[in-house]
Amino acid sequence: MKDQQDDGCENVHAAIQDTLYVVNGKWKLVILSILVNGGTRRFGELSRESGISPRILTKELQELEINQLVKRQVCNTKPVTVEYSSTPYAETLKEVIDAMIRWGRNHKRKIRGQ
Amino acid sequence: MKDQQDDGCENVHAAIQDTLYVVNGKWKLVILSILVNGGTRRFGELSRESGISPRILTKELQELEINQLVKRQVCNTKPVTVEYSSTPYAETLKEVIDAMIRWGRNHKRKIRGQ
DNA sequence: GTAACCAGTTACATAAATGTAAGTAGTTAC
DNA sequence: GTAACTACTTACATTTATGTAACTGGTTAC
Repeated sequence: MKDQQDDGCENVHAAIQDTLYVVNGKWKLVILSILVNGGTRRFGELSRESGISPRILTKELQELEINQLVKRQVCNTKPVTVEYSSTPYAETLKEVIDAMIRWGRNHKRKIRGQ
Repeated sequence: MKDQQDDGCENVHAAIQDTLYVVNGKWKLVILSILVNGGTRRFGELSRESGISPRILTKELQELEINQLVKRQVCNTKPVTVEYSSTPYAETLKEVIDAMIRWGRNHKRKIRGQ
């Protein structure tokens, strides 16, 4: 009777900040949207597709891996390639990702219309 | 036939980044969740409730106001008070906010269980 | 052995976000 | 006139995020 319906305050703040802590910054949700909605990518593909420089991309992917949202797999190809894919847990973020995609599209439409 | 279903790439990135541009940072979604789910607050109330210092809170509220997500109203009380409330447009962010609240709660449960 | 491709890494620089502490200005109560 | 309350504002310091450019180490093709 305090954890379940204390929506007046702290519970909500903490929940939002817990989420932000995991998907903070300019890039994490972009990366996740590619992997969740588009499937597996290699390092170079992700970098070119998203426009994220290697340095940042490495860091972001590591952080996502730590939080079990991304899986890294080294492939035994001639020049070694590395495949990144979203985990089942990352799929639980789809709701957030898709809501943001919808809102962003609608917002751009709104701005243009003004 | 390019704007409607080009979900493979850029459209999605842009949409997410457009949203992030408006609700970036540690605090904007926290503030919005208070106002959207909890109703009107005064400046001091918001500061105490959220733990945001006056300097930051002023800046965040101004940015939210510029994006028409928050309405500022000066009240003719003895010590002048200022009321902040969410706009109808902010309500369209409820989907995003609530998805993040749900995910954050679930995530904390998951982390504790490990 | 030289060039090219992969997946990073390193060093460096800058920009943006956030925080702390103290001060301002107007009003009211004592 | 002093203290207290409101809503900020200012100056300053620090932390965090992001970017750029060049370099490493391994493999393959010529």
